[in-house]
Amino acid sequence: MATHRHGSGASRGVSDHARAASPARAPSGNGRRPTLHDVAARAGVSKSLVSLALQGSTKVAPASRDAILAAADELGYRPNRTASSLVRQRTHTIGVHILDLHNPVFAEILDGVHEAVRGHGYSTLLVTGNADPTTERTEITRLLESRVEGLILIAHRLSDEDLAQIAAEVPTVVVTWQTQGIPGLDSVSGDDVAGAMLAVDHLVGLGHERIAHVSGGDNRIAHQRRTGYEWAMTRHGLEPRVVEGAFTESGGYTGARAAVDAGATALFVANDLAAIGAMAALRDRGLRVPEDVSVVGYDGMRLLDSLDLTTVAQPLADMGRTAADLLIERIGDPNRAVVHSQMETRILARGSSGPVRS
Amino acid sequence: MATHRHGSGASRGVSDHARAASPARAPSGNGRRPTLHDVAARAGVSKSLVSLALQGSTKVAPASRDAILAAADELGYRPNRTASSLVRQRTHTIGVHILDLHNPVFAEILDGVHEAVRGHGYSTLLVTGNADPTTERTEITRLLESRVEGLILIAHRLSDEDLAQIAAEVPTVVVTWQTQGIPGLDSVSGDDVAGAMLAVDHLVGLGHERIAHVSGGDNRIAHQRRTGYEWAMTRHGLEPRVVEGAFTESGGYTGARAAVDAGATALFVANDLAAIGAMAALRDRGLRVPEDVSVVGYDGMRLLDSLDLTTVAQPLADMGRTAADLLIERIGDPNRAVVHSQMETRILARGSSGPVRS
DNA sequence: ATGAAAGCGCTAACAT
DNA sequence: ATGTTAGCGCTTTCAT
Repeated sequence: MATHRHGSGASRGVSDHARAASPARAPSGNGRRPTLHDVAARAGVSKSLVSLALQGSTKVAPASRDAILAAADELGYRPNRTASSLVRQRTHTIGVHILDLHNPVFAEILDGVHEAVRGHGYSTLLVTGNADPTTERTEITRLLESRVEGLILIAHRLSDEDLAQIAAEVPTVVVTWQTQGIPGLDSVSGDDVAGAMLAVDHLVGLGHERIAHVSGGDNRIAHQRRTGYEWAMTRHGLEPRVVEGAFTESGGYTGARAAVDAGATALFVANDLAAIGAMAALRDRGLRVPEDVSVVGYDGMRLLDSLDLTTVAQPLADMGRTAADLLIERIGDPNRAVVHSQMETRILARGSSGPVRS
Repeated sequence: MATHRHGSGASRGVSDHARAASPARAPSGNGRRPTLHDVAARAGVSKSLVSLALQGSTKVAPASRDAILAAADELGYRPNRTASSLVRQRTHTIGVHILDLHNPVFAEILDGVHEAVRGHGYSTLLVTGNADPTTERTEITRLLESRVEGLILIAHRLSDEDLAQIAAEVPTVVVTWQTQGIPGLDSVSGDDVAGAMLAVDHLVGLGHERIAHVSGGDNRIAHQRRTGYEWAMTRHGLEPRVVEGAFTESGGYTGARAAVDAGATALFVANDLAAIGAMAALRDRGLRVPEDVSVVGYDGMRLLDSLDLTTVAQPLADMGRTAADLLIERIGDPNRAVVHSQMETRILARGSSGPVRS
């Protein structure tokens, strides 16, 4: 597995473009941004009328409306959201926390979230904790202080206690795993235990017996996928072989190496990203896929289409959409019963899994 | 190239957990969130003292401080950022627009941005236009209305005019490409022309002559990479062969297929994502890499380590860090000269490129 | 159709 | 060390 470093040598070309003194439609030289007051003064009307006009009210005379719009335009007026949220007591914004921007899976879930959220007239504030619990708490706190009207957590590392506190404070839905027993907290997830069993069934169907599992580390999802694997193996009368890995390429790489060195003919890897790492490990060991070793991933991210990797697929965008819908529902009715939506999971057989070699 | 659809059938399990009436430390039943006023009342002091205490001022008597902190805690007080930004006239927030969350390249740039921005005591507001110009404008407008103190555009689809207007309004830096001649607008980019030439030189060095370029479509970056390719080919006395593609896997897939059908022995693909698609096309055509066809990508995203793809690498996180540093600098001094920082670009030779077959 | 006035939750002089 | 006061920029009654 090649790695590389960049020197940070860079040319810094300084051009002679200083900032223009007063570009078209920019705030007048004084530095302060124009406010409603300024627009009103320039249009020769009152603040309230400007406010009405800008909201497109019909009870504003066409003449004043035009004057106001012109004045606003000339001044480069930009409404101040912080001020208006303050007085309206609404932000029309929902906060989204994403565990890890590097995993394309989350981007696909986010697509669904965005679509639904925008459809309901809300906008989103997106933050990430970079998989670091402290940063995560800080960022979510910031969302709360910004008075988002709801929260979608696309995976997280919060304790149940933190989660309960947050859910008590603002409508919240967790995507990716189910957190039972927390009041008011909805969730959208796949069935990870069942999904893992699908993977094993698929490999057993191809004649494999020495099926190893490269785990996803020490977290709830990883545990569930591991449990499903163990159950399925046992049910087929096979001996589970788990090697420790992680939800990352390097986790898959090391795990896969250990697994094949121990004689596995098939790998069920905890997620797609790790499966890509596993493929790299096999390549570096001189093993062919699927002739020598079969590989199955988990998640169903679109990138895998190109990589021809068999995987346990979840309807990612649908999960995001559902989460957003549930959230909007709960914002409308904070007391409605908790919903745990479980999405359909299926095996997507592709080129990385094949019959066991004889 | 396999594709799939999910049914959106899902079980919706409704549990009986209604939202608890009044969880620990939650706002008192009335629904309104507690304010400074409430905390003050409960602690038996004035609003201002609470404000001071919460900011950790030293001029608050320890006794009152404790009482205030206790009251705030009991009430589940959460400061209201919109209110405080309004009066302070500062948000300590910088807005980041990202072109496409699905391309891991942007996540890597973002890592650098986050690191530097947090190091300077700012936080970020992240939005994406999903590569749609209209959504992009809407989202950036929202950032401006939220009064971010600066803007980082990690690729965008804005016109020069829009860009100029935005840059005149708030300190802005563009990452990924250079936009010359816009007052006050800094940029951080690689040298895409030179980078493309590196790719060609590399392939020529391996003996290739029928080197095709799978383009990235109709945008500035794609044009530059294409130009670099054409220059280099001409310089080597070779005939440029460009097939149209896009900065996506499917763009790479179709482009690569056309290119090899036309007899190319090597492909220089416009970016890494497209290169992954190109690899899929070759696989589907029964061609081996690099024995039959060599492939070179562009960007240097980490995922390529695992995929063993040769690429023209840019120091992505460094670019993000630099952008953030430049932005903070300009926030401090809006009139300092414009900077175009150009980062070092290098070829990373890996397993997807090899000697031409004889 | 338009304006005056009150106030959203907070901070920052300015008193005391 | 603590309280009083005056806004920040906006929306929204309520008059006119």
